[in-house]
Amino acid sequence: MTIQTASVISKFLPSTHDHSRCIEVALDRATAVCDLQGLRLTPIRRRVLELIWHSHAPIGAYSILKQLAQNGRKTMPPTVYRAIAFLRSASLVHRLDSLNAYVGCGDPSEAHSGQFFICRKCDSVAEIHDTAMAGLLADQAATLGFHAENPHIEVSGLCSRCEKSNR
Amino acid sequence: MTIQTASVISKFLPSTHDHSRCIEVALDRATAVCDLQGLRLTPIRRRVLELIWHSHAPIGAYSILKQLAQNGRKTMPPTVYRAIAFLRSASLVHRLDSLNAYVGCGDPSEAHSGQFFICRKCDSVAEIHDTAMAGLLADQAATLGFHAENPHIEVSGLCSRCEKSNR
DNA sequence: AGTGTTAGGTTATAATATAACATATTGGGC
DNA sequence: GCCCAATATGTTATATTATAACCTAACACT
Repeated sequence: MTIQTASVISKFLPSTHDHSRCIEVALDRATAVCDLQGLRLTPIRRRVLELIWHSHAPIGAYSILKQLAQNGRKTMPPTVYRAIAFLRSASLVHRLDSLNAYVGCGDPSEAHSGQFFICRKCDSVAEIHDTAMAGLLADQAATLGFHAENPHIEVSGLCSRCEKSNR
Repeated sequence: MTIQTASVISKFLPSTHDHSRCIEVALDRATAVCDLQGLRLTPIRRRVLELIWHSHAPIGAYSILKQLAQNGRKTMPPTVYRAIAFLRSASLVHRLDSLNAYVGCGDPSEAHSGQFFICRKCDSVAEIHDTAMAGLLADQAATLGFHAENPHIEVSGLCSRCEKSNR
């Protein structure tokens, strides 16, 4: 038996789920969060967030860029990176260092660093937040005389669907 | 009281420590490991490992490249990246994704993914290996139906020396 | 309306990493 | 010793990711 210390922020969803609903919810939450904190979710930022939420797989900055550019007006890297920086600062988006890519956060209610499970086959990502883990890390940091600020965990592997599908 | 489940692979050392000894030990271990596993620690690979061990702070590939190039013969990126790839595959070196940089591993005896504490001020890195953490991660993965393969943890913060020094 | 602040446009370039193909070196069987 | 296959390195070119620096536009507030 394991004590439940983890809150699941986003899980692996069946391919059949209504993803338009995910996007909708994410954008609504983003609006609410920004409203509450006096942040400006401008059209560009909103659009970038929407593109990041296009799926539960992380997306690269230049992929976002390409899609932005399709809508007529030419767009340059700084535009995308600025939008990403804003979204990250609002915890609406996380960066996955192992992939140089960005993924939407299902719980932007407060600043947090993430624990991510990344399927190496379909690229889907699940995010959790575990206090026990944070505690362990803090303990270990303490034994090293280290003041931990920003624990970031990325675990690659296979989601159940991909593991079943063939290997 | 906390049960000790973590083995410390490398800790934060005082600036006064004899680092030439660290390098020496690392190279000796590397030689032994490669010997044992029938891997070829060629001059280039050995030199790259030595440069990575130049300090306990991670080093970027292009920084390695510059230093290699100083020794007369011109060197190109693939040379460095290949050496790094080899050293990583032998667990002699780890990549820190949050920094795009590489650090020597104090315990290359077997393949492992790492848990790293990175001082954001002096860049020093400590590495540990914690079975409890691995267990927690595995539990969480299980609840998500995820088959975890390669957990990687990077924690930024301040080492005790830097925290004392001014902030 | 005026002004200071924040967001976005634009140009250029930095930093990191790999593809693709050629050559050289090595280790092992004969 | 010689040849072969495998492994390592050289070389050229380019892909990918990210930021610097400076300018203009939009906004929020008085």
